[in-house]
Amino acid sequence: MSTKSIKSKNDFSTEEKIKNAARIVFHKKGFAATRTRDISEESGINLALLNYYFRSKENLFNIIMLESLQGFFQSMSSAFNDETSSLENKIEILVNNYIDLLIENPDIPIFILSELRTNPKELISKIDIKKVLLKSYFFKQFQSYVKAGKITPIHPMHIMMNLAGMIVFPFIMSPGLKEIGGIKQDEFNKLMLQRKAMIPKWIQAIIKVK
Amino acid sequence: MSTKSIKSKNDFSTEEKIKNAARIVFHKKGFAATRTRDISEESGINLALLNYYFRSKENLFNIIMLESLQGFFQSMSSAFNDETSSLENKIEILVNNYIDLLIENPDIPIFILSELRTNPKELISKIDIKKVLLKSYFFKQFQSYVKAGKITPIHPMHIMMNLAGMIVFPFIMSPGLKEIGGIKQDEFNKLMLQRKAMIPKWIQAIIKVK
DNA sequence: AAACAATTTAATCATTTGATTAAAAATGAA
DNA sequence: TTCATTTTTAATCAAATGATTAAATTGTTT
Repeated sequence: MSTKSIKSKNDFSTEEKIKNAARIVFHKKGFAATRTRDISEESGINLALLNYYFRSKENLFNIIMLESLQGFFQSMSSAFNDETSSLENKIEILVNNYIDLLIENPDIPIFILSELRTNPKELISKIDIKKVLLKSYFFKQFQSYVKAGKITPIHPMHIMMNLAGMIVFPFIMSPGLKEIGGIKQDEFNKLMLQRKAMIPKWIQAIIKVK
Repeated sequence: MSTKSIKSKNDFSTEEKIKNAARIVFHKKGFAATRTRDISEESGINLALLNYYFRSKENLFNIIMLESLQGFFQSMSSAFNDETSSLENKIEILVNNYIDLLIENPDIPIFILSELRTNPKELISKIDIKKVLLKSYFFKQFQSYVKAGKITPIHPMHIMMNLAGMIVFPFIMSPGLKEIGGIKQDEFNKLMLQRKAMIPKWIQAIIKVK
């Protein structure tokens, strides 16, 4: 009891230092390519401390991954499950939230997706994505718009893919864009800010295509 | 001289076996997560043969990566640099080619993109992407369409991102879709075939948005 | 068949890497 | 201060992994 409280006084600093370093390195290189020594160097702490605080590389990774998943999907969940907003409004909010999030954390998508390829089951089990996506109010609303003849009847997954593709994909290909097109970071961000306004309009145009 | 010809008689089979196995494993797990032993098991050959034929894991990886890059970008290059086709036509051809390619090789995008994040410079230098993309006839044609007032004046990179996002991103998130939505492989492919027809229309709608 | 070259195998190395341990240092309580 | 607990360090371990070597096998040429 007193152990815990005493521990946390100074632990917090070191534990957080390790986690922050782990987040940076894992996000940049993925699980397999990061060595525990990379994390210890990045954080400036002794290698043994990593195991002292987190027991194992894998355990530390799982913590970082869980936080990353939550951070990434909570925006989606809140935007998709708001029952007071229109479909158009949900999309605007989603696009806005995500582009802001991704400008701050551009490495999250490729991090999640490349780990997803290795162990999809374990990753998916960490978060209740069905609730976020398939059972979301967004999906129900989409179906009712279709029935009302407001939008073209297609599988709502197409819209999800288009939204995700238009929002997320640029960040995934950005290392390439910078290298190829000589696009600088601020130039890239400027394009992304343009997209905040444009993607909702594009989606509106798409769902009216016959 | 005779060495070479004699060698290649039986080498071909083994060398190809190793390369094919390497392609499968590298595409699935990436460079850092694949062990040379994985490749030897996948191919059924002795571990030492990998080094006998390819000198090192890294060298073998570079060969696979180069072929993957070429396979991936040659479709784009040929579609984009055809001076006889209209912009609309180029997009149709591109979408068709790529969705077919990706249904056959769904792991290529995440493979390329996740390696791209680690060493963008080395990867980009392997292929002259500027010629394929920025200096392509597609880009010039796009600009002339803008000048003629046929389409809304935006940075052509937005169209590139939308195209890439709508075509490629679904394949990157497909492990997740299958796990979450219970979408089976053939169901997924069916959706992708639908997209072959729809993406060109969607892009047309997008470039007319004001 | 004999000789030579190419291919394959089994055993082993050397390095990397995740993890542990024992001791030292720092911190807080009495 | 003194003692106990927590935190940190340096050294080391054990397993994994990329690579090599020497010997065995197979195939080709004469």
